[in-house]
Amino acid sequence: MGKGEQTRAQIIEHALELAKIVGLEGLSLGTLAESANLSKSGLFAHFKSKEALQLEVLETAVVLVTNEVIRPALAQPRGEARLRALFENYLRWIKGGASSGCIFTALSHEYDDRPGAVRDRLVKALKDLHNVFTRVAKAASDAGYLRPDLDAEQFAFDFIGLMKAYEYNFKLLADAKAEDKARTAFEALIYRNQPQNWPAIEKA
Amino acid sequence: MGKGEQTRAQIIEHALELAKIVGLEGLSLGTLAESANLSKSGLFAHFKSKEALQLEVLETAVVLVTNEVIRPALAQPRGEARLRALFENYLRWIKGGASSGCIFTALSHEYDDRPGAVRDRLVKALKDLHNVFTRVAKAASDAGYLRPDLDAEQFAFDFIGLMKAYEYNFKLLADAKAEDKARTAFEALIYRNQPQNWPAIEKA
Amino acid sequence: MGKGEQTRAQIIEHALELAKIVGLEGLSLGTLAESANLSKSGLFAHFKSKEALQLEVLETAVVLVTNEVIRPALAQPRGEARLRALFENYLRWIKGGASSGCIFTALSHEYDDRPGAVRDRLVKALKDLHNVFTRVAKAASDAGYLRPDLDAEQFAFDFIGLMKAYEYNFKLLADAKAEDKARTAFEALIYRNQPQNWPAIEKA
Amino acid sequence: MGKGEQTRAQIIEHALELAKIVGLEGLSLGTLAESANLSKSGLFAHFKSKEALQLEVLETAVVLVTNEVIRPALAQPRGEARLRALFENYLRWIKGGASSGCIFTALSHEYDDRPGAVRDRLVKALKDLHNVFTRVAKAASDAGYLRPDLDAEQFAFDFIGLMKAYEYNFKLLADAKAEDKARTAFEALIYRNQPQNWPAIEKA
DNA sequence: ACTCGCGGGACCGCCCGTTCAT
DNA sequence: ATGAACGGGCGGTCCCGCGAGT
Repeated sequence: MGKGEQTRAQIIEHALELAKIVGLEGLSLGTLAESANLSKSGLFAHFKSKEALQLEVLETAVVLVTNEVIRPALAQPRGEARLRALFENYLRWIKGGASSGCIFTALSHEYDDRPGAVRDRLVKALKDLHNVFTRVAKAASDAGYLRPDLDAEQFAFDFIGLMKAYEYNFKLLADAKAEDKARTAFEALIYRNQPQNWPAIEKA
Repeated sequence: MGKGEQTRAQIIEHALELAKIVGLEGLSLGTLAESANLSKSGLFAHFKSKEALQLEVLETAVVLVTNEVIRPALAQPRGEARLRALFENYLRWIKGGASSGCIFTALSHEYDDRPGAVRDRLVKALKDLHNVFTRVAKAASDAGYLRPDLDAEQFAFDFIGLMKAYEYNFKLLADAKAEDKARTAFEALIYRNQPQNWPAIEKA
Repeated sequence: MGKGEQTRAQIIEHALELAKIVGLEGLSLGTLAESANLSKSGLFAHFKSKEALQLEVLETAVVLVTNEVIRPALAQPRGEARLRALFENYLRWIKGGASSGCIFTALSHEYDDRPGAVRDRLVKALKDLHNVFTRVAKAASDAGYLRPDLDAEQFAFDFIGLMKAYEYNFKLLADAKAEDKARTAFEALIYRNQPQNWPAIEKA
Repeated sequence: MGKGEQTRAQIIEHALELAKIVGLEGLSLGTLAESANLSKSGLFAHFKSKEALQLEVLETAVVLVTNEVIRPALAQPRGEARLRALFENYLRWIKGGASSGCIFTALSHEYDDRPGAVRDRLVKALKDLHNVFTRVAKAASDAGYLRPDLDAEQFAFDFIGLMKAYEYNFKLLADAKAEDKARTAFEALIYRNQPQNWPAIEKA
């Protein structure tokens, strides 16, 4: 790896951490240059435009979440184990990093009404993630590990919801029991953890 | 209502719509003035600072969500009806407005790492909302309308999660079935809508 | 005196004090309105323009210095007594007021390179003052009370110089002995206070 | 000298001339940029803040007065020659420049009621000047060249007063004889120029 | 007659992303 | 990879007027 690529990588790393706080739009080249100990123009020379930088940051985030969340989960045997790994890895991902939080969540709201290349790339990344969730859930469902009323699509919906609720309760409301609640919610999506004392359900 | 208060209200209304798109931080007095057909200084004269404007916008959002979501729900008889009303109103709230989306969701991520008066006010508002959810859920739970494994706190967690998942799938992923999934997820939180053919659950 | 004239007078009074600090150019209608407990437009209505206000403030200052410095001095018998009174009154004038300092000194430097109506009025006022000094000095000189090498014009020059030096040393350099030095300088302008041991001066 | 330092110096030069007219506070970056044929942002990039610019202008003024007034005077033999050089150089300094006047005088009144870093630096500079005057006067006094009733401190007071009176009469009152009067006043501070026909002074 | 509410246009100091020559 | 410069925009304040209220 040449010197150039190295500084490039460092810049993006800094940018990624900053973006979790101020967003990808809120990034300022001046601030970023300072935090990376470069001149503004020196930094800028690495990218053709700010948008290009934003896209690279996004790309890096995709690589990261793949390496830290998706891949190790896929390394688990399909079915429950893989699903649980996905959940645990994602939880860790949200808590982790210099500043906690999932960038994709942050960007989701920053770009949900802001058309452009960044949004397009983001949507693609999120759909890919969604597909991963769905596929993993499908396998689990086929093996009978999902709550029977849930198809894979619905599971993905619920799963994302609980992750979002977790991040929200954890970061903004500072709820100490956020993780417990997330775990409880997750378990409720899995078959065999249904409360055993649910009453029989009579016909309508 | 004097002329001043009227323009003020219009300004805030515009600001609220704009904030849903660019955030409260991304609001620019110039842009806002243009959208409200006022000069920048004419607009600014109504507020002592940008932060004051932001706080007023937030305050207005609280009033709005109270009037359009909370109050009409509380007008329903406690228990299932009230819970369903809360859900339906909130769904409508998210879809509605000039530009769809829930401002509180947008602001949540804008301010989750940005200390200050705006965040403080926002957190208070969101905790109030959370409390409403919890209390309404408690009443429903006492009346036996909640899924038995859910206490009120957990319900509030799941409920917020599904609303977030809905907004996310609807706005960003443009999933046409987002509302269906939200409904399905909601019904799964209610007791009597459990699928009737769930297998009996044996002891561990 | 009507209500209007009264508030007018109060405004100018406030303006005068403010001008000693920030100058006549540095006066802001907003700040002034605040300090006078009026709305900005309410205040502004009393004057056709900012310049008109400045001129009125200047006019008021002339009246004040006349009443507090000139007139009581002229009430003294001509000659030394009147000269000393001028000196003492002027000294008091410089020290006095809510914020110390002579407005004319402040304005002198604010307008010495700023043509316009204010400067013109200021120059007239200062020339009037100068004339008063000269005339009083002339009478003292005729009566033999001035240092013999000083004609009235030169006295006025020296007198103004010592007053300026006093204000400078007093306010900016915070020299505790400024007043003593001013007194010493003044006495040196008067005949009979010449040091008695000056050597005889031989012809060139 | 790099290109940057060169433009920097030009900027400050322009700023210095402008400040003599409108003060250091009255400097506007826009106006200054125009006068220096730079864009506002291009100019601003050379300084971190307006206050930093003001301080640099002040610093430059100190260097200038040192080079043009103080140093050439100190190059003269101590005693009368040095004193006279100080006087003549200072006189020239006041008359000189694109727009006549001593910046320190202008700033004295601008900042005599305006606390802050600029004032602090100004006071230091003026005290340094004062000390130079005093020391030079002390040497002259020791050699018997001062009027015998004047100690060095009092001389500095009188000297500053006459310079201020000169600038005032010259610039504001447009007195054609201002320089003559200044010279006369200066000579009166020197021993051997005392009028030779002063009467003997009797004991009190 | 006086005071104010409301609004405008220009400008402020400052920072943005970007370019270009070095 | 840098330093110099730029055009444009930021939040904010200026002085100033119109029209309505008392």
